[in-house]
Amino acid sequence: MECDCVKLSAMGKPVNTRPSPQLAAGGGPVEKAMELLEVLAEPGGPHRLAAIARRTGLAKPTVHRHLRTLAEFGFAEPTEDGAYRAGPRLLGLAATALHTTDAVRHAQPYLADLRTRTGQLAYFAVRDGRETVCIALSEAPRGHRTTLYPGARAPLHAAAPGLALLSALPDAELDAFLDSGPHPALTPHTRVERAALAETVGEATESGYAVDEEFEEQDTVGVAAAVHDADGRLRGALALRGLAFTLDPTSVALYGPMVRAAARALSAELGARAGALDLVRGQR
Amino acid sequence: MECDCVKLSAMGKPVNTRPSPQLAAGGGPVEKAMELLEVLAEPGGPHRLAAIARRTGLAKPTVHRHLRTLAEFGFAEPTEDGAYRAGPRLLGLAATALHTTDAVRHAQPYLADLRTRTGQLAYFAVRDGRETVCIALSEAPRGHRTTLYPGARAPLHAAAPGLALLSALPDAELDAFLDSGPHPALTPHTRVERAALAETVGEATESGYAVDEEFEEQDTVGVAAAVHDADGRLRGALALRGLAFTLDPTSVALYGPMVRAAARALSAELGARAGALDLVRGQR
DNA sequence: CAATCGCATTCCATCTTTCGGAACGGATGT
DNA sequence: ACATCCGTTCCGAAAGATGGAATGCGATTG
Repeated sequence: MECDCVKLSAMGKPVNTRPSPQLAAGGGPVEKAMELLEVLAEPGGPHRLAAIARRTGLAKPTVHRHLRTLAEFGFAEPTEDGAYRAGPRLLGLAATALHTTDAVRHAQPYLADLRTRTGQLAYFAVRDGRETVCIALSEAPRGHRTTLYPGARAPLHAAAPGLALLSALPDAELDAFLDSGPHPALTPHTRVERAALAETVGEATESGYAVDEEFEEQDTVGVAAAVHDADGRLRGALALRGLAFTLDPTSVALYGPMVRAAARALSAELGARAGALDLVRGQR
Repeated sequence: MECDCVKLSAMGKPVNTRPSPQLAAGGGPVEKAMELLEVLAEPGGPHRLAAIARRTGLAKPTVHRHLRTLAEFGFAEPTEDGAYRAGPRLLGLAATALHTTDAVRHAQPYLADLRTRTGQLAYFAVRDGRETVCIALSEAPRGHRTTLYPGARAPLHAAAPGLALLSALPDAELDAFLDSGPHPALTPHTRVERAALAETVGEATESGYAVDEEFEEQDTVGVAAAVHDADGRLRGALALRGLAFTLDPTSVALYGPMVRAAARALSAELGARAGALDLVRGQR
């Protein structure tokens, strides 16, 4: 979830004789359209216009106009009763994006491998601001019900992938993050204080993999390692997730290095991609 | 106050470039942003600004500004060398959209079932204008290499899912489509003439499933049936796809009814969902 | 080694588009 | 029948979008 505090409205407009002010509403139409898309993709079936208007803080006519535009292009699809759902164009775009993003494509085999070797749910997540988003996962065998689905988000500071990404950050950025705002506790185990968080991240840096000991959800443990490409740019994290009594400390100690190795191999592949491009270019 | 006398500064404004006729310009910024998103999702790794500008027919500064906005929101992600790829927010949105769209969710079990029972690749596609888009698929076993991936598109008139959707259309709409423009031939087998197409669709209407006999790709055969929800609204099509010598006429005759049955069951589920919604809403 | 090309980026004057409050009919539910 | 709530239309005012020209950078070329 995003809060509305993203406005920032760069250039400080001095005197703003604006008769209809307050609620931070808008920047450009593009930003609004993006918010709408995000709402459309959200769970909860088709959304009604008024509901969307409330959720986004936009005026009804504005939402209406944009939805019409989106619908016209197939990004939204109106239902019989005047609600809107994600349209075919958006779904197609979604499918294409997930399939063609190199990180996802290359991660897939590792996910499958990790899953079969550990029996746990394996997934790949990318960073989005102060959270991570799961964008690929390999279901654990036989209804190993964990509450994780594609698109699921978790705070950077309170789950394995986030911690792994933090541990791979330059010191300056890590400090900046640690200093930024309070880090809410999701469970009684969540590390919320700066020192504790820093220590947890530090351990991840040393071992090469991060461990989530019920930080995000009770009885749920995770292991993750960061993935980067040739430029050293962070691309995401490979992670395992399972119930605490299955992913006990012994298993974690066993699987951690496996996840780390997978992340390194994947990183190498992503680095190679640039080379592959050159190859293609040089080839017939 | 300055009189206009000293406006200086090359007043002349030689050619009052009023040309901007309307090449591929288009309309609002939202539409442009959508085009950009689509390009970002496309295969071929990160895209460079100039390339995008060319592909979309937009001016460089325009593309640049929009990409910056998209990047600011995490929908696009700039790479080191000034190119852009799909950003985390877009990927997250994509994952969420695909996972929460009821049609996709409910289709998944049927896809898995169809795949195991037929040994062919099973997929679900939705209509987008004059084409269909594959948005979910169940890989065929052992490297059954078929050229199909999530996001893949096919013309309505030349592939099983499209034909199935056409066969479920009201007569008026079907006629309108058949009359609209030439329907290009993708293989020597493609039905291109109105009469032939109408007949093919007619057969699908009667049997309840459509068959693609190498219309789209040589040596590739498909079987599909339309899926609709409680409102009678078309939601997509379940389909099988395989090599001609595997999906021979006998198999097609055998699998056709299976696909049809799956599509009906899925339709019933989607219908039920709407009913549940109405219940919740206390409607009607 | 210098000239050239292509790219990303910035600037700016013009004006097209957007924005949202208010008002309007049509549903729904009481 | 009344009170809401919703989707939709209208409109003036203002914000943002637009693309040509110009700049600086880097790689490719002669």
